[in-house]
Amino acid sequence: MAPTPTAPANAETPCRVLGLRERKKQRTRDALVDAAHSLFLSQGYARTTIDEIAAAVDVSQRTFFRYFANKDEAALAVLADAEDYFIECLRRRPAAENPLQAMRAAITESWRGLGSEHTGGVRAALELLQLIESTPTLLAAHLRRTTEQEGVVAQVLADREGLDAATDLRPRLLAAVFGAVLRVSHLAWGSGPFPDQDAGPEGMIAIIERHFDQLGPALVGDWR
Amino acid sequence: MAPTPTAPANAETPCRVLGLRERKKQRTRDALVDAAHSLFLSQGYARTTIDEIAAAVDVSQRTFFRYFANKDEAALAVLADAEDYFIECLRRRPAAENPLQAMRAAITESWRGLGSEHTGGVRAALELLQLIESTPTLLAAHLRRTTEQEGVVAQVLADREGLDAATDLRPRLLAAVFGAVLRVSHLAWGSGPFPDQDAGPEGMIAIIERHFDQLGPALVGDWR
DNA sequence: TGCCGATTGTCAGCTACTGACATAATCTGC
DNA sequence: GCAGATTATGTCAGTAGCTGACAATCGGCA
Repeated sequence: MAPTPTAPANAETPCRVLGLRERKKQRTRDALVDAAHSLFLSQGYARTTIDEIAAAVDVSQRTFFRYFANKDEAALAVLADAEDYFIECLRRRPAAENPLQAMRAAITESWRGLGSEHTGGVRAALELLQLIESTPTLLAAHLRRTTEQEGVVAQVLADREGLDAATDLRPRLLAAVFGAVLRVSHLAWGSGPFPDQDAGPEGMIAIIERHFDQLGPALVGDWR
Repeated sequence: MAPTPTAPANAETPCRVLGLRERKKQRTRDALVDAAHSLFLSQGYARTTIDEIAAAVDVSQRTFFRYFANKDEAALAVLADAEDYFIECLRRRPAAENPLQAMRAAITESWRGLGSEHTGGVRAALELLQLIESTPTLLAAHLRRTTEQEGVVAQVLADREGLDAATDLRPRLLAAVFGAVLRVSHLAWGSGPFPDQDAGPEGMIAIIERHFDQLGPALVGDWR
């Protein structure tokens, strides 16, 4: 949902004040995400059991699985929010920008927006990215999620340009290339840290920009 | 290893005739891959248990896990061979081609070579691709494998061009973009079948070519 | 207050996967 | 051919992820 502080009213929230039941549910969910996140980070993903996470929040294992379909989903929940926020940023980009420009601007914007006051902040997202790179199971799940998101991105691009995503190959293709650039950037960031690397979002943004700048050169010519 | 019929002698095979033990191992492995493949295809991935596969080959479940680290690995074994073959094709491409040309040529070449007399043939690979697209777990595992292979591809490209893969971003970037084009192509192929679609490798090759041709247009300009 | 629906806990069970140990098959040097 | 070292395999027991079914409990609402 990517709640922005400037837009409290949402079409899907008829009542401003949610019932006690809803609030409680939200709280347990957040607690589960937090517990999972810190446990995974401190002892590793594989060495952390669902029972541990559930015990930390004082709920049963069964309840955990009512909130998350599986262990992966709990781990990647933080990034899921960030991705939704990116989609929203992309939707809001001015129509004057061409697709590639819009995506570059949206990814920068979303990292910065995440940094200021979003859920958990950039901190959690960056920690998670590093955990993902070093955990094969998580990496697989993350890549699948990412790939699914590319479909959404392609649809947004097609809408922006007034094209039919079913027949025109370009939206899906560009979304996939964009995803590839991001993945390589994340990898490069994870294999750092570089001496001049910013701990906040700016470090990641710089690396992503550098990769985008190399995209053209990588595709054309002889590299020499 | 991608055994080609014209090159029986291999540097890693000191003796022409492998021992009985080795041959037996190879036979059970092949049998397991075949059994897994046909069971997954006929009843679906999730509804097939390891016990079933092991029973079909008349070995214990424990033996299955001595050949494959997990269920995914057995399912994707067919594609693993194909990927190794692609890498080999890429290595053999003439140095005159630039990186993108070499990869386009290598992927076409490997699909055709797979078609003529390779293990299992194109048939199995194409069936598997469709199963993958409709099985979330398998898709995740496949994407992870694919991503890992991109590292190998990047290294091959760097070697070809005499670059250092650790510092130059282009090899990894191009490998990732190439992977993205392939993934979208596979997806498009799976969401077919189109009326004019060839059942053999040529149908897939045509789709991949079409996507490559759209890569430039997708990246530049305003799409209108 | 009292009813209704939603959330949760408990329990039983399945399946993927692993370590430990015993058995049986192959290979090696004689 | 034959002992003895290797190595593949089977059996067994156990852990962890995940699910369905049912009962208890809690929040919403008249």
